[in-house]
Amino acid sequence: MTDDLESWPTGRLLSTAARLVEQAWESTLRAHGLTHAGLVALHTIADGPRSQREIARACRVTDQTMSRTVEHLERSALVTRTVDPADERRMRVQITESGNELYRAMIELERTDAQPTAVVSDPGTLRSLLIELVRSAQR
Amino acid sequence: MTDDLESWPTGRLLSTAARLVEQAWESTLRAHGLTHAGLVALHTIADGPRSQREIARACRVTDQTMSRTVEHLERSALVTRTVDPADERRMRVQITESGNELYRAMIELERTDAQPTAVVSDPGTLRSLLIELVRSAQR
DNA sequence: CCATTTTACTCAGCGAGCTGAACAATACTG
DNA sequence: CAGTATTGTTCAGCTCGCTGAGTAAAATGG
Repeated sequence: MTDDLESWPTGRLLSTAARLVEQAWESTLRAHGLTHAGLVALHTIADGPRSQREIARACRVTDQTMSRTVEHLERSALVTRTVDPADERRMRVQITESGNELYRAMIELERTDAQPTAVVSDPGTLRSLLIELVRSAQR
Repeated sequence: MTDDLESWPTGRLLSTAARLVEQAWESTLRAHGLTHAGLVALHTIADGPRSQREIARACRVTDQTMSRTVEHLERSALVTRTVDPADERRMRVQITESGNELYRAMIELERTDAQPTAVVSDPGTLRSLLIELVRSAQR
């Protein structure tokens, strides 16, 4: 049967699992006015401002995609963008007060709430296998 | 450091790994005029025609998304769509000759080529953990 | 049998990924 | 120092997810 997950290639299982898990978490995020992509970006500037390119690299995303994500964050006033005076090609992206608050709240939620990925029999092994995968597929 | 994958929540690792792996495989597919979404859909009708809703359910995707995917496949002549005479609400989606050929070739590629997910230390465990995840997150 | 509900699909619109191409600012180099 | 290359960002345009709303056909039920 083609419905049988056993017949699916591993890559397809990976994509589908990611989509289903992300959706569950995303519905919570949206209730707080944030998206998954936005949260990931906030994560990378929680400790201090960075250029868009740096954020993009850290998130494993193209510059173009990050450009738009940061634009959304700016419109929501979670982030400010200023031209870096030291290098006027660079945008200095800095988290705002309300951005930091929301970020901390979401991190707390992420930590406290039962993670959708925790339902699995061996979450630790899953984690380390995924880390292997991301490491091996560098951009 | 926020770049350190160890600090990422499992869900984020899952999404990122899926994206990176899918991209690697997708570049091969596109060279043959097919997308990942298209291939998954073809998989479900390789054994015989089905309605769009059935295909959508099998692929864990909404009807709307599948509607568009099938439209693309039809435009590429990999699939034909006809109104089901027994129930005129249903679209009977059938794989074409060239669709079948391309599908078989891609399956062969998928089987023969070193899968991007195979680089991991224990691909079998990864597979079974992913199957657990997809099963637990039903729509 | 007609009215209502359910089913199957489409349309519109959005976020998030991607590529390719353009642009301005900086850095290199002869 | 002028000319070229590199860097950082944006614009345009595509696919693929999603939701919400609309339509036509079929099923239900009073």
